[in-house]
Amino acid sequence: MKQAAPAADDGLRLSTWLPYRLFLVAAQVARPLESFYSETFGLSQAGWRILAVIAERDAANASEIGRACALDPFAVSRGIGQLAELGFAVRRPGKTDRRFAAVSITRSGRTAFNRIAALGSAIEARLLARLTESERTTLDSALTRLEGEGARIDAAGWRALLDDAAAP
Amino acid sequence: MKQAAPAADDGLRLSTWLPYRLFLVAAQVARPLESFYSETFGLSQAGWRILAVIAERDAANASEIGRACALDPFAVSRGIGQLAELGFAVRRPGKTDRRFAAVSITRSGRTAFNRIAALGSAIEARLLARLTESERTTLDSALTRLEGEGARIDAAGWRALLDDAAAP
DNA sequence: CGCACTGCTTGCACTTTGCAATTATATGTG
DNA sequence: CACATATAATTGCAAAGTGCAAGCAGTGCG
Repeated sequence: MKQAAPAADDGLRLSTWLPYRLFLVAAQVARPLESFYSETFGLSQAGWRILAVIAERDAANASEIGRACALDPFAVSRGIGQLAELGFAVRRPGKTDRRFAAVSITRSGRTAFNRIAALGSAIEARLLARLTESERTTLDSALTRLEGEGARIDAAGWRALLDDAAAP
Repeated sequence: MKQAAPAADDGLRLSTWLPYRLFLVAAQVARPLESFYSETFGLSQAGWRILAVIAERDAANASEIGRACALDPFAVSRGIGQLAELGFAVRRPGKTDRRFAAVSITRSGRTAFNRIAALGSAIEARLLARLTESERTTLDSALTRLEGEGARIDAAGWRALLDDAAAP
């Protein structure tokens, strides 16, 4: 009856595991923002992300949008549909090649975006206020590298990751 | 026809907005891990999180588990159900107060946990390898403060956040 | 033209989630 | 002691979200 070794065999503890910590902060601060835009505008998460993309990039096509906010083509299509229904975006056939959509933000879409972005910026400001100037710089540059490595990890898949770990 | 101001009015750009960057890294590295435990053990994300919690805390009750891994009581209950079905956890009524469950990991649950944790640690190691020692220290302490502020932001709700932003 | 290819959308089955109601247990009160 | 009230957890069900096969333009090449 020695089943219960109280500590985890592997050193992994959720509360100190970097990916979980990143996720946790992201999830915590995303929640109020999400309830704001969903209650106020009836927008989904994908809708908000797409809105943010087309706010800065006019006449984007669906795959550009997907790449810019990590959404698969289905989600993008549906998100655009939602934005169009709300009057926040219009889709026209592309100018030269009409297979590509040209999605643009409308005036009321921009108004909505600005209201959401104000809250988003307020949240970010509160987070940044907890950091010193030099911490912000470090975090920025660290995150850039982590994003790059994250993309590689994602692309590699778990089989490759386990193989690498076995034969370092 | 001056609808299209090409840049966002508010300064918020998704790709530089801190919460999105945190989310992005977390999501990228969570994907391979998630496909590993879901393909290999048929475990959901909630199931994995709960497994990680009960791997280090024996005879936990549902609310403790929920607090430890940021899951609402419904998700915890369902996750435990899944783990029980897979033979990775057992639930007994609590020793003193039988309203509380006492959830414990089983031997095969621990085996599964160790296998998943190995991949998790490998992923974390790859991320950390991109950082210098001093960056790791800074990130660790910065994340601790961000977690605290994140909890406050979450608790405050969007109304309070907007009010605060209006009257700083 | 016809055929293959590309970008995008739609329909449909499946899964997850949110919430009301329920069960089981404990505790306080007349 | 019986009763009302409170709490932990679970369950059922409707709504929302997701993944994928198939479909629909539109393009380009032989």
